[in-house]
Amino acid sequence: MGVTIHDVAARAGVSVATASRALSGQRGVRAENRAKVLAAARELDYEPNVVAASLRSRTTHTIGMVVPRIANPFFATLVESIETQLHDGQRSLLLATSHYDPEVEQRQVRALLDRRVDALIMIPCHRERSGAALTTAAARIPVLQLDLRVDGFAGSWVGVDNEAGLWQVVRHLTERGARSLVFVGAEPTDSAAQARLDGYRRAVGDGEDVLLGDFSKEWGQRAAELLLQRGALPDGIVCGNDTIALGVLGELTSRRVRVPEDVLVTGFDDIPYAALAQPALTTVRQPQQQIAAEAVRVLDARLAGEETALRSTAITPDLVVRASA
Amino acid sequence: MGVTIHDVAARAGVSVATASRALSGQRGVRAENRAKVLAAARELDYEPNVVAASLRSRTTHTIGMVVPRIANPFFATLVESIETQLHDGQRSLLLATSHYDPEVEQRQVRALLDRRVDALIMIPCHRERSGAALTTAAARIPVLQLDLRVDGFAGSWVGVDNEAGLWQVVRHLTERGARSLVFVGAEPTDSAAQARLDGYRRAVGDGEDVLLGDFSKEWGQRAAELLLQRGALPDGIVCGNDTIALGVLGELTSRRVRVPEDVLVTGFDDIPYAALAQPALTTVRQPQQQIAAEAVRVLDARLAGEETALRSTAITPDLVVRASA
DNA sequence: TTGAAAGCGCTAACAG
DNA sequence: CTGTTAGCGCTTTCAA
Repeated sequence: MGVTIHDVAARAGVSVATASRALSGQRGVRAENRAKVLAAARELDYEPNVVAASLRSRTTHTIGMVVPRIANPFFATLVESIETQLHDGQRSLLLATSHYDPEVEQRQVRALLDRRVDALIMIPCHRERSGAALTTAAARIPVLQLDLRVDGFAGSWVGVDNEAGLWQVVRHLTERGARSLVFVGAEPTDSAAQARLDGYRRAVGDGEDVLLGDFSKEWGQRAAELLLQRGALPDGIVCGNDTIALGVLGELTSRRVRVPEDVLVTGFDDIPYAALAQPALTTVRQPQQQIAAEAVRVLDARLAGEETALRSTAITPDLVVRASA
Repeated sequence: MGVTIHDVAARAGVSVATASRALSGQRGVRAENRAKVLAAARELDYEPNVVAASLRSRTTHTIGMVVPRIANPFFATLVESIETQLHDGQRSLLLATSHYDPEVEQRQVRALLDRRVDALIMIPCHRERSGAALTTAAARIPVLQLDLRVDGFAGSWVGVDNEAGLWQVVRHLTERGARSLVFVGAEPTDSAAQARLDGYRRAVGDGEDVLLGDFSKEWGQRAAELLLQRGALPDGIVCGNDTIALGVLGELTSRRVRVPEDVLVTGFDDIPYAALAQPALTTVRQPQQQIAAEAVRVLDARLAGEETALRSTAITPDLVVRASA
């Protein structure tokens, strides 16, 4: 049914080999023939069959990506940035979700490998149990961890410099005169939670005050309650992410505690709602575009055969100062 | 390098045809042979080359999807739901972004067609100019419009029943005693804005009060300002989506207008932040799971050859009553 | 610079 | 129920 490269070659009066070379932009084709082939392709409305090309050339120009959830706005932005980067390079994105289930994640990785993706980008869903899937994939194709990393997996990683982010937060609060701080974070069940906790501890030094739950609004609310029960509030509440901070903010507001007058509050991530909150949230912006750009760059280096490119990159984020601190 | 179906067949002592049939689960293979083939495949750690299978069978078990943005939480949820549906059926999702540019959208569609996706799901980015891309695609594979629809394109569509949603909002506000209402919506540059406006107009009847801008928080803020300048506020402000509603809410709060005591405010979509707002937003929940399920069902019917399946479905949403109204 | 020919790994006719 | 065989449409040697 469809027009094949044979039709194009016939119309241009050359062999399929020449047509193939002309169409794929290889050098070593006389300019005149190249023009003839391209003209023939246009006239016939030729649509190359990339499946056939993939079978023969063993490259699909497709990148696989596995994320825990797409609906998480932070991951969504990362996916979008990666897709945009890839599209500029004429590549496509096969997207899969793990739903935070390592078993599902493993199946998804296998499915992507079966589909012969050229490389894999993964936001691992589990700090330990995602290792197997990564190792399987890494044995065949370049693999990159994004945002989160798996303990003991010696592969590339690109993400934000969580520690640097917390340093900035702490410095900012200190400059605004805050003497006593509390960190409301998440149990270190993933590498980001760990790094943020570590960063906070290093930034404030000894005697730090830490409350750990999970990355949810509900935990933020409960943590705020706990702090209120203590009696005197600290000068600043450093939250492990924006969702927690929004919970804290909500609870404080409903208890008539004024932010930033009575207490300063900060978040981390700069999710879209951070700017909409009342008061608008001071937070650390994840440089997603940069993370995506760096991720694709690292992968390209690997695909180009640079074995030395098995490098990890932590991108320094910016502090976004708004009303809450 | 890799293990092929020939290796599996040889090890199982059957022909490649039998091996292929056994592996793809076709009937018409003696149980004993089937077991032998599956055992051989497992022993050899056989990984089928789906690229080769696609080339031969002319089906890739891949669905293409083009959305204006992934970072929009509403679209992200839709993408996630679709991916989950597809994964249950062993299919994969090739995801592309149009960035609201019809030219980009057209290129993305062509790229997906080149990759021989079995079907296309698209949230069109432009009410008119997305038509060309859809028509091109529809000439080759089943195509489905999601959420938004293109004027004059006679293809399937699945989305929410916007009019029904607005009826529910208006009825709820009326039951809460609101007599005077204002609709703060978006200029009908897309089909959803149009349908919501139409729905509102039909629900309130003549003499309706309508302010049109775009689906942004900024427009919500400005609209609230305009309403405040008028003097007396209406009893209820019906917003065209949650983002507008959040803008309205923010502006009212900062002007010391109390919601819901002084005025009722509603949204549409139930984006994640709707529940986090102060006060939490009463809104219409988009039934994204159902939309995704129906979308995949319609596509499957088309892929199964049911020509009658060129149907559109509007799914009735639910009202989520929270604090704001 | 070009062309002929050999597959990539698989599925689908077709014949048994 | 099984095997033989012929491609799917393309890229890539290899030789000219």
